[in-house]
Amino acid sequence: MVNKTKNENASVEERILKAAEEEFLNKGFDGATTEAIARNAGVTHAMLHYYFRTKKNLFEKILNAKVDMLIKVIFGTFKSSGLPFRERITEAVKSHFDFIRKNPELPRFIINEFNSGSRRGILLDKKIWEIIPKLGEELQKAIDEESAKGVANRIDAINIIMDAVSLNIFPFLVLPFLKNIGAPFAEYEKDFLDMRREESIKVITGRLFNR
Amino acid sequence: MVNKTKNENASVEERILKAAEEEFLNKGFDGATTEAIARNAGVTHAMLHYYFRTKKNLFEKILNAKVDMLIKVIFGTFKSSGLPFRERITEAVKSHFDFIRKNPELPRFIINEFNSGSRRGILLDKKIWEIIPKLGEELQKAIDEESAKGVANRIDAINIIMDAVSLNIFPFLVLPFLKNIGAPFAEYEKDFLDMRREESIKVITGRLFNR
DNA sequence: ATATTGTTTAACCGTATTGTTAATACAAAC
DNA sequence: GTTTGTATTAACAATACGGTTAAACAATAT
Repeated sequence: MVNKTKNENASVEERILKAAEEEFLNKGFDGATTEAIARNAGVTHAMLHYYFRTKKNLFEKILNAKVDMLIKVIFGTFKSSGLPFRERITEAVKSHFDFIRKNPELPRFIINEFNSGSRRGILLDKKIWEIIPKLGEELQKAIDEESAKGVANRIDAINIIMDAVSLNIFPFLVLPFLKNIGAPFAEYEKDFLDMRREESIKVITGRLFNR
Repeated sequence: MVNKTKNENASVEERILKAAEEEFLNKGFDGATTEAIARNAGVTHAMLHYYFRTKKNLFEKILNAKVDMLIKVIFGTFKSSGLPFRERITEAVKSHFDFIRKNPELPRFIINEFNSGSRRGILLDKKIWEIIPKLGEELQKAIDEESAKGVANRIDAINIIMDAVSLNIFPFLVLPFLKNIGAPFAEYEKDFLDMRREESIKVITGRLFNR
C-alpha cells in the first residue's frame, strides 16, 4: 500500500518540479534562484535541497524532461498515417508548429542551455542523435519516391527539416522582441502566429512541389 | 594633443568593453560576472566599476552597440543598387547571412536579452521600429511591381523578411546543439553553413518566383 | 615645486544565494 | 508505546558577487 507520507512527498516533489520548470524556462539556469522556486512551490528552500540536493541536479531533471518532450515530438512528427505525401508534410509542419505553440519557451530554453558557454546539459547526447537520422531517412525515402514520380523536387531531407524547424520556432523567439519594440502585429499574437503557421506550410510545400 | 593618460584610459576602457562583449554574448547578463570580465581585460574589478559604475551600465553599452549593428545591417540589407529584383533579393539574403556568420552569437544574445523576464534592454525601442517598416514598405513596393508584371508572386513583404531571418539565424542557433549531440555535419561547420546559405536563397527565391 | 586632477590598487562591506545541520514533528512498524 | 525512518523547520555556514572606499600613484597645469 502506498502510504500517505509517500503521497505527500510526491506532491511536494511535483510542486517543486513544476515551480522549477517555470523558473528555469523563463530565466534560464543562471537567472533562476532556488529560493524563488521554493517560494513558488510553497515550501521552504531547505526542502528543495532535501529533495534534489543541488540546483544543478534539479535543473538537469527539468532539462531531461524537456529533451524527452523534444524527442517525442520529433518521433510523432512524421508518422501521420495513410495520407498522401503532400498532406503528410502539411500535417507534420502544422503539428510541429502547434506543439511549439503549446510550449513557447521551449526553443529558447533548449538553444540556450546547449550553447557553448554553459557546461551543463551534457549526458543525453546519444538518445537524440539516434532519432533524427531515422526521421531524415524516412523523409528522404518519401521525397525520393515522389521526385521519381515527378511530383516533388529532389531535395536533401535534412534541409527540409531544418527549413521547417527554422520557420516554426522563429515566431516564438522573436515575439518577446517584437513586443518589446512595440511592433503592431505583436499585439494580435494569435493572428500573427496563425499567419506564420500558414507561411511555414506554404514555404515547405512550395519548396517541395513548386506550389 | 591627446595625452598619454587619455590614451591609456581609452585602452583600458576598450579592453573592458571587449572582454565584456565576449562575456555577455557567451553567458548572458546573469551568467556573466564583472570579476571574470575584469580578469579577461587584465584589470582589477574595481577598475571596471570605476569606468562603468555598474554591471547593468556596462551591459547596456554592449547591448546598445549590438542593436546598432543590427539596425545598420537591416538598413544595408536591401539597398543593393541597380540590380534586377531577383538578384537584389539574392544579394540581400546572402549578405544578411554573411553578417550573422561574422557575429554568430548575436541572434541568441538579442533573443535572450529581450525576453519577457528581464527588464533590461528597454530604451532603444523606438529606433528600431522606425526602420523595419521602412524596409517592409520598400520591399513590398518592389514585390507589388514585380507581381504586377507577373514575375513574382503576390506576398506580404513581412512574411518574406521573416522567412529570410528565420532561415538565416537558425543554423547559428542550433550549431552548438548539433555539436553537443555529436551530429556528423556539425564537424564540417563551413560546409554546413554554406549549405544552409544556399538553401535560404533557394527557399526565398522559390517562394517569390516559384523557382 | 606644488596643487590639482585623474587613475589604479588593495582591502573591505553588504547582500543574495546555495547549501548544511541539528532539532523536531509525525507517521508507520513492531 | 516505543522504535524507526522520513518529512519539515529554522537557524546557520560558506561563498560569490556587485559595489564602495581610502589611500597610493601618475600626469598635468600653474
